Amino acid sequence: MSRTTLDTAALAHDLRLAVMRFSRRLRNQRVDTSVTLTHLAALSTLRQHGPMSPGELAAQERVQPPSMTRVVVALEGMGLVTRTPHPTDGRQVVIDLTPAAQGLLDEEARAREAWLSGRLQDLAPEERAVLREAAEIMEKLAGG
Amino acid sequence: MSRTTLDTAALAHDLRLAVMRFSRRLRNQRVDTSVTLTHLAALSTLRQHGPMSPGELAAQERVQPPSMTRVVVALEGMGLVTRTPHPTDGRQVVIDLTPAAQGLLDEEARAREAWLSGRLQDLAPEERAVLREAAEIMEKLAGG
DNA sequence: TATTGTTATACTCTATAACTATA
DNA sequence: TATAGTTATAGAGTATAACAATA
Repeated sequence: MSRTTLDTAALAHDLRLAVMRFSRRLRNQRVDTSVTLTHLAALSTLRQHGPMSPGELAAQERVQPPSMTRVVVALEGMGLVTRTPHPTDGRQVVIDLTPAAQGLLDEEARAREAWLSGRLQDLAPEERAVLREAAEIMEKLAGG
Repeated sequence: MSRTTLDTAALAHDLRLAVMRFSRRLRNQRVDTSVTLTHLAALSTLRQHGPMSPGELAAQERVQPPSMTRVVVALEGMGLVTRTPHPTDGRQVVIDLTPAAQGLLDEEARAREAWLSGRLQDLAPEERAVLREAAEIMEKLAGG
């Protein structure tokens, strides 16, 4: 086995542990328990990319359609998204944010990410640059 | 709000989404369903740091003690760890890997991380270097 | 009284399989 | 038949609260 292959295996191992621990920390950091991190991620994606079908949303978030159905049902119950029939395709549904969700996202951007933002502020600028690049690479890895 | 603060907030947002999607992808990548990713992470930590108490293991993995109890009970049932009384403190228990676990970890290092290793091999060397640094930074963020 | 670990309980997150409705 | 979405069901993962044993 080549040196590069060995290094890559070690990186895979360390990266996996780091991502698991970091994501646990992020989940547990929640203060407002009404909207979960999964819900918030779906809302963020809707704001970023605009209205879309449940299937598209599931693909964006890398979950299966039934999982997204549950999220959407919960969000609709909280008045954070609307479900409207697709104009031409009767099978499809269009999910969109309500004004309440917009306000919630603005609030979350300040409150909920406060912990992470605070931690990031304590890092060196070069470290933030590394994470900025790493976020893009991880999205790429999650995607393909 | 300063430019740096705005950038940090945006980084917090993007990093959170990237880590969530990436960790979902990692969890779903499992082929061998007998040992879960959570179990594997605990075993990896034991191999890396040696025998320790359930409480220490929970702290390492950033979970609460009852959560680790469940993991340890499952692993013991599979013959992958042993629970022995602490020599001097009757309250404590020492968790250690069995030879079966050592073999499993060796196998997993090849098989289970195959997907991630393969994806990492496809990256540019500079991208791997970024992830190597990012893994350390995320561990630091998860820790404090 | 403080610490370690466990039990009891419940909730979140996610999946697969089966079903319905529309194309 | 194929696609989009949902319902039904189940399992993994994790938490908080209460308890037991030991220091």
